Amino acid sequence: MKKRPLYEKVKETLLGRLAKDFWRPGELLPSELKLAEEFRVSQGTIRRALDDLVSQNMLTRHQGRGTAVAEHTPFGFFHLFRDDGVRELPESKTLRLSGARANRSERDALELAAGNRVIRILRIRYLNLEPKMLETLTLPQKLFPGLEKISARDLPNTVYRFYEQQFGIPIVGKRERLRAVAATPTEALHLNIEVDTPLMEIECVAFSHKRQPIEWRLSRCLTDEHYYCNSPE
Amino acid sequence: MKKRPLYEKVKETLLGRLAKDFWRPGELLPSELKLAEEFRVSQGTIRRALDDLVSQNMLTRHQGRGTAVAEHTPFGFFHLFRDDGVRELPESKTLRLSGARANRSERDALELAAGNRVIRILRIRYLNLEPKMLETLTLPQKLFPGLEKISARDLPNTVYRFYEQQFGIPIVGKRERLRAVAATPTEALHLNIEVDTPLMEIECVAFSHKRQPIEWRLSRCLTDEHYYCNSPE
DNA sequence: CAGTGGTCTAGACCACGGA
DNA sequence: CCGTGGTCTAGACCACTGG
Repeated sequence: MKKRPLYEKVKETLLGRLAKDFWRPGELLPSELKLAEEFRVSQGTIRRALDDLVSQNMLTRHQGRGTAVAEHTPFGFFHLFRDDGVRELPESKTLRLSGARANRSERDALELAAGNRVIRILRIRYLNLEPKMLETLTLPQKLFPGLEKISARDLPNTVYRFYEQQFGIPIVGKRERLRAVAATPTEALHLNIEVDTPLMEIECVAFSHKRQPIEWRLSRCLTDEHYYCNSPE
Repeated sequence: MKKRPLYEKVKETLLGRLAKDFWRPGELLPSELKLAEEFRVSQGTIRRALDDLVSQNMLTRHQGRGTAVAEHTPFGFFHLFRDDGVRELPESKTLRLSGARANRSERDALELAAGNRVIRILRIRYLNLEPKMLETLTLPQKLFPGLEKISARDLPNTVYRFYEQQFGIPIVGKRERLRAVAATPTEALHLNIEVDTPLMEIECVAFSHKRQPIEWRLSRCLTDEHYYCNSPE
C-alpha cells in the first residue's frame, strides 16, 4: 500500500506549496534542518527531495545562502538562442483565444476522450522585435475553468506560472518532438517570409507532476538567425 | 589544492576503466560494498559516483541484480524516431575520409589553434533502407593518430565506442544546436529529394570527461517521416 | 535463500555567504 | 561570526533478483 518513498511525499507536499505560492519566487525556503524537523524526517531525506526539485528547475540552491524558489527566468522554457549564443528576451502577442471540441490530434496529444472540449490559443512571438515564431497552445477546457472567456490581451507572456497560480496546475515536465517543415502561406504572412521557407517545428506536451498532459504546444520558428538548444549550455 | 570531492575521483577512476574495457558492456561490476572497500570510502560515496555515471548513461542499475556497464544501445546517441514513435536501426555508409588543415569553423568548434589538422568524415545514414541523413564528422587529427590512413570501409557504424576502444577517448557529453535549413543541390542528390526541401540541421560537439571537444558533427536530416527527440520519452 | 541496490537515519566536518 | 548547503561516514532496514 504505502511503498512510496518518504522523499516522494515530501516532494509532493513541497510542490503543492510552490503551486499555491506559499513562498514567493526568489524567496528562501526554510533550511534543510528546519524542513527535516517539520516533516519529521532526516536531513538526508529532505536533501533528496530538494535535489529532485532542483533538477526539475523548481528550486535553486546556493551553498552558504539557502534554497530558493526558482525565479522562472524571463526565458522560461524558451530554447531559442541567437547564433552568437546570446539569449534574447522573447516578446509575445496573443492573436486568438477560443474554445472548441477537441479534434483527433488534440485528443491524442492530451489523452482526452471523444467529445471533450479544448481551449486553443494562437500566439506570435518576437525576438528583437522581429516576428520569429508562431505557436498554437491547446489546453483541456475542464482543467482551466473560465479561461475561455478571458480576453487575449490578459494572457500573460509566460503561461506556465499563470497555470500554476490561477489554476493550481504546476508544469514539471515536457516532451518535445522536432521537425523541419516548410512555411505555409499563413505562416509566411505572419513571419514576413516567403512560402516554403524552412521552419523548425517544435511539438511539445507539458505534464503535471503525475505525467498528466496539460498543454499541447505546436511552435513553428524561423531559425535564420537563431538556433534551438535544450541541453545545459 | 585538492578540493575535488571524493566521489569525483571515484568517477574518474571508474570512467578510465570503462574506457579501457576493464569490464565488458553488460557485465556487472563489483557491488557497492566491494567498491567502497577497494576505494577506501563509504558506500554512500560510491553510490553518489555510480548515480552520476548512471545519469550519464555509462551504467545501468537494477535492484537485486547489480550495476552493469551500459550496453551502448545499437542506437547510441541517435535521436530520430519514426512518426509512430518506433525507433529504427540506422545504417550508415562512409563516403569519404580525409585529412586537412582545420578551417575557421572547425577551429572554433573544436577549440584548436591555427594550423592544426583535422580528419573529415562524410557519411550518409539510412533508415529503413532510405537515405535520410547526411553528416560530416570532424576530429582533431592529433587525438586520432593513424585514423586518416584508415579505409572508409573500416569505420564502424557506431563511432563513439570506436573512439573509446581504439584511441582511449570516452565521449561523456555533447552539446547540440538545431536549425531548419534548405537542402543544397548536393544534399538533394544524395537524399533523393528536391533542392530546398526543409531539412533539420543538427550541429553537435562531443566532449570528453573534462569538457575537451573531441568531435564536431554536422548532420542534415529529412524529417518527412521522422522526428527528432532527445528527451527521455 | 543470500546478495544486491533503494531508502532512511544520525551524526560529523568543510566551504561558502552574508551580517 | 553564524547559518547555510556540500560532502562523507557508518549503520539500519526494506525490496527485488537470482539460484
